Amino acid sequence: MNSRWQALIVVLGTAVTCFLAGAYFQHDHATRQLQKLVQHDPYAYYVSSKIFKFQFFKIPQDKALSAQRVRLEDIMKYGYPGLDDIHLYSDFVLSYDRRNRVAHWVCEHLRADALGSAAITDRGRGRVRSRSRISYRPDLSVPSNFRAALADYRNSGFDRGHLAAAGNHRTHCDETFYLTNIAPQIGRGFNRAAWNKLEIYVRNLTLRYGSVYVFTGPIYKPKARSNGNWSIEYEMIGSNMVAVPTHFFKVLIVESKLPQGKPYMEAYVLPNARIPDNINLRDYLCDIREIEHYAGLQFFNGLRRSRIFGSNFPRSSQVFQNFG
DNA sequence: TTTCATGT
Repeated sequence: MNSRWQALIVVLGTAVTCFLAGAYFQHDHATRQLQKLVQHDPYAYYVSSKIFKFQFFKIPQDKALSAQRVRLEDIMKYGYPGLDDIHLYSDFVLSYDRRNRVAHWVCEHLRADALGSAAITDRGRGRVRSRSRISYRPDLSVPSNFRAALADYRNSGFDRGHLAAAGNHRTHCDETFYLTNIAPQIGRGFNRAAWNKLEIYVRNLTLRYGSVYVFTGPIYKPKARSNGNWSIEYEMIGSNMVAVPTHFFKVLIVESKLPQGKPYMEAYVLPNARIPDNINLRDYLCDIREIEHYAGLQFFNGLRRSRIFGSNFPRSSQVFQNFG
């Protein structure tokens, strides 16, 4: 009798232990799979916070993965302007436009400590060598029929212009050279002049205020037709037909160092064209609603911007004007 | 600081 009870207790104990162990390992496995999925699937990212709530056991998170998740949440702090074909990189997030073979938008979070001191002038010194070793390359995470190739840009007459600027990223600079982060830009008078000037301005803002969020992307601007309708015309380069945007935008959010300081927001739109050397960047300030209208994006999840941001608001925006 | 052209 006694020994039969003992045997029963041992059997039951073993069964319960095995069950708990099995449940634990299955839960551990499922959680890790979910953490991996979150890296590639924006939907999984959004629902993960709900799923992660149901934690029966305390499971140590994969350190590298959770660091990546923290970084992602940091970069996208002000929301996703769109959710089309999201690609995650170490230091920036990008939404890819398969039809045009150019990104919809790229988002970066720049910090003064990560930027270093080399960014203040437009004269390169020392660091140039590290960049010269990096080569442009197609992004294999895009299906080949939607992918831009090096040959598309060769002899096209256009520069391979960075959206997330190479100069913004010291440690993961190589990732900015994927063609997903590249768009055809007029070289002289734009990419190597006014656009570069804007990028330097953004880096200087970062060095001065410490923390700046940047959204960058293309615009394909419609023109008025004589019959009262509109039409869009833009070039495409190479056999993959990579679209040449008519304009590029940058939306900046400068975070204040003051304890109660509002973040400051401003937006720029520049035509992808030869721009005179002596321009004032302020002339290209733009109402963010125009960018949203033309690019089909929505910034800050549609929140009332005036409530959260101080901003530099142009009285009359240039986007509606025709640039020579 | 942006880039291009040429080759293996």
